[in-house]
Amino acid sequence: MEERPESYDPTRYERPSVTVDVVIFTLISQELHVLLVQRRHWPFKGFWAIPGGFINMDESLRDAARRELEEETGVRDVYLEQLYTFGDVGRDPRTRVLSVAYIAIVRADAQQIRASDESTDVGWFAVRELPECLAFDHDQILAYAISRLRSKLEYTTLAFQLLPEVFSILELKHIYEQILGEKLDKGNFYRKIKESDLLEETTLTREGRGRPTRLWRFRPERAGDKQFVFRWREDRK
Amino acid sequence: MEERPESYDPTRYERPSVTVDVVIFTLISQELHVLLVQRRHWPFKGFWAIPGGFINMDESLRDAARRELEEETGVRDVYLEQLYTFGDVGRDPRTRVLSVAYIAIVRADAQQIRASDESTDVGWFAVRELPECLAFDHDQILAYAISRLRSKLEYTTLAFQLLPEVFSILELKHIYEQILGEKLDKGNFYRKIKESDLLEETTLTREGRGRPTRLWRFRPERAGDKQFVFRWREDRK
DNA sequence: TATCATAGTGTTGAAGCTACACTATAGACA
DNA sequence: TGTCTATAGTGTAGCTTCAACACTATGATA
Repeated sequence: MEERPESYDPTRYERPSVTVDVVIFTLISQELHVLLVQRRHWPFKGFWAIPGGFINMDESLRDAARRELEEETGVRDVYLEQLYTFGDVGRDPRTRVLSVAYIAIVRADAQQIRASDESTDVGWFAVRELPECLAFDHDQILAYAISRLRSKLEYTTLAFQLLPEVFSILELKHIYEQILGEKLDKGNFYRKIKESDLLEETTLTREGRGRPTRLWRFRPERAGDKQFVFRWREDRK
Repeated sequence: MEERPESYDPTRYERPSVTVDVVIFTLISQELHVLLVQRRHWPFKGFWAIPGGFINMDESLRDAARRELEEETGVRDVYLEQLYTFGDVGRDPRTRVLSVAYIAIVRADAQQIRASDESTDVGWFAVRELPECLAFDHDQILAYAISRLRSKLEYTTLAFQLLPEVFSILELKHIYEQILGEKLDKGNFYRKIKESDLLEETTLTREGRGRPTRLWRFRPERAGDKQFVFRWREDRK
């Protein structure tokens, strides 16, 4: 803390406004999607934006993020992580606004609760087909969120958060393929995921055209405190 | 953004104060140190704290961090990275204060500029011998900064930022040993660092008791945009 | 009972890593 | 001037891991 007079009082200083914006991801038909809302008022009226809002003085940042998430999706208790705080000077034309951005991941089987509701200005967008231009610096926030998600999925067990409660190993492999942008070997994937001991076999199967699929459940308790256990590739040259 | 009236004006909302706090690391006699300042006024008068201060309305967060860093150390153009934003409700008794924390790494040969100056209330502390209790929630911030630094050092080239301009391979190995907390094989370390092609040989040597050491320089341009190139261990089970 | 489709397993050669023995080069000192 | 010591730096055998791909398993359908 630099030198201040004895009577220094931070309440007298000029203060920025602070919003919490939550980038909400989910998987819809095997594709990564993100939730955006369309703005109804100036500034950036009509533009798509990351859902968010100003913080209340009596709630923590995380609580604010949780509140926003629940307001938008009706979902609680999902993966939620602080991403970054954006604080350039001219990012909001109204006044100085800092944005504390969060990432949330909503399970594939839960996101229908308030999914793409035609009657409102809310929608899920595939990350491969995002709107051209977003409100404020939200392009930048979203790009950073996607890149962070990608890299975390590569060396953590976050991918499991995208899947429903119960899933097949090949569905999991498919997510990794999407994220890494390359085909993976079936046999090697099987061996690796089995060795990791992160999955619990269920009695369920799913029948289709060929041999029925055995279904599995993720055992987060086997991943330790952190999610840093299953990384598909050891080498990242 | 949730629904707001047409006339919604963020400037009318109650706003938090925002500080930028910079955890400044350096290496002193082969040990990781951090810079702390002693508070002169209420609250937490006499307690050690992470250097920081309130942001100005006309500077970005990063600029504020750079300004704090330069005020404390006189150093510019060093590694600087946003760590996390701390925003719990009661963390400052004066008013609601958010703290955007940054990490800075100052080269071992530069930090003397305004190092442990006896006449002021500023000091370098070895991370193994920190003060018992810091001001505000700075214990928490510092603990998080150290853990982030540790893990980034393991899989990035950040360790080079701690070393002076020119160094020997065994000095580099020593840093990795400190960070990882285990002995590394000399031969394997040599081979790996050579293969990475991150070092440029200099004509300098340093003479001592045995065979003189060849000195090397880090080539950041060979590490690509990101620092994510040299990771000592591929496996992190 | 053959065939198709998808699920899941085994195996081999190559690459990478670990551990450790080896060589190199300077100063000190008889 | 040779040899001893201390630290710098290299070579390599054997073990482990991994990528690629051939193989087997099981249910539906006709």
